[in-house]
Amino acid sequence: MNANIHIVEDEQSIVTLVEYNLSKEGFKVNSSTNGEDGFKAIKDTNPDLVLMDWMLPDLSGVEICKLLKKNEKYKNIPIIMLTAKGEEEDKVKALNIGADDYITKPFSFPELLARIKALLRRSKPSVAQDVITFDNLKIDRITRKVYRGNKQIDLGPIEYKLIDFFIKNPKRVYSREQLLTNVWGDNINVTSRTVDVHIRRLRQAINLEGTKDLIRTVRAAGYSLDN
Amino acid sequence: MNANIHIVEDEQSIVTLVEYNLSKEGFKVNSSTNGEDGFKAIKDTNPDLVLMDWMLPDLSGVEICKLLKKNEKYKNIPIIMLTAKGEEEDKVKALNIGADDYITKPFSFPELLARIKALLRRSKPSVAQDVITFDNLKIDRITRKVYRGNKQIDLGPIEYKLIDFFIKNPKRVYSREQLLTNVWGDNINVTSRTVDVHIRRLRQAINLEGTKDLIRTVRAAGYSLDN
DNA sequence: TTGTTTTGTAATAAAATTGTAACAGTTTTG
DNA sequence: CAAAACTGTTACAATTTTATTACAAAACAA
Repeated sequence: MNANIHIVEDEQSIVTLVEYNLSKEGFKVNSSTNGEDGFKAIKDTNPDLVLMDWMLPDLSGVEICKLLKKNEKYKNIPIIMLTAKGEEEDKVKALNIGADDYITKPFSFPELLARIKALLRRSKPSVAQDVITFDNLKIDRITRKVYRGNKQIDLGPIEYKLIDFFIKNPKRVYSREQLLTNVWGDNINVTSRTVDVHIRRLRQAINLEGTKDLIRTVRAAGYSLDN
Repeated sequence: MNANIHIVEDEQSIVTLVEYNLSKEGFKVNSSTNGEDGFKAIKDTNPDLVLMDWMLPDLSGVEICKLLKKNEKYKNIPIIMLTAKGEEEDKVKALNIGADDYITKPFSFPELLARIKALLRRSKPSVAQDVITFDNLKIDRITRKVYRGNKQIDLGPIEYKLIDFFIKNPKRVYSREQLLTNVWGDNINVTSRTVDVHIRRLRQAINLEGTKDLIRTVRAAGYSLDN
């Protein structure tokens, strides 16, 4: 997942929260805190998806949405409207003016993420791939199968999560602690040495006879997916 | 991101929270719980950014801020003031006494992080950048790889930290003691001659056949990254 | 429940890194 | 110039970090 997402929202707390979490998911995020700037920025940066507040200090989200959808060049950018009101009527209105989806505040981040992914899969399959490859390693997130070359590989749950996490940011080095929080989950009670063992298991699984090791050990730092 | 951040804050809960999260982000964090110590520590360690409480038991954050901003040597350290009051008036006051940003408690960590990153990007690009170059030497902090020209170079952990530290302030000369505290860490028990050996190793690694020596020895003073 | 898979840990082996000492070389100083 | 001060280089032992293995506990599926 490496799409560019633009947020137009005047509540700073929401912006930072969403920005932080989306970045962690591998998205490139930019934001504007008012309609004027937002509209300009969207035209400038041509993001893959826009997240926009319904109400904005100046130029409202509704207006921007209409403007964008009217323009041949920008009409294909998917737009998710954020709103405080949860009324069905607004939903209809939002979709009528061309918004592609609609989410009411407060929302949970996983829910937002799911909607973003769904939209991207529809509009930009290339950035929301269900099948990701790195070198000759292939991960199919739909069937949950992993291939090296064209040989299918069996992975345990943790190994799968590991490789799926690594492949989101190939070549990036992650510390054992980062891997623990991102793969095992927060406040889990596991030794950091455990990571070594699972790295070993992953290596054993994906590095077939005569292929190079795709996991790089960076001493005193951690591991990365690299070739 | 590998900036040094100093926190001056008397509420221990905030210190531990922020310290923990910033460390996880890759920052090096030190803290003081009163103004006296904080001021001294800042002058000693020369951090890349300071996070300071508005109110402190003894010497107030406001006072420290004024003192630092008055001093030519420290005036460029960006300061973020933390405060419980959320009044606009205080914001103006904070910025007037030279603080670079202002955040009200309680704050979310992502928000704090965003502000820290923004400030660092502005004031110290060399510590905020993920890929940084000096002459034809390139350090990629994400993949943790170092290149001379386009040849990748293998460095041990200390050599990597050394070059990463040098490149933050190119051409600046650091004494062996400074290098020890900044690269090895505080209260470590190592001879200062050890630095020589690691400098030697670093030189050997980055100065490829036919390239000039990027490490300058300054007699009776220390070493610097220079060309 | 029973059998299978997965998981975490501890123990040990292997590998890489580190610090030191000793000495050689170089520069400065008187 | 000679002595003193400082730096460069090397080899090696100690330490630290990572890899590997085996095994029991836990989770899961039949």
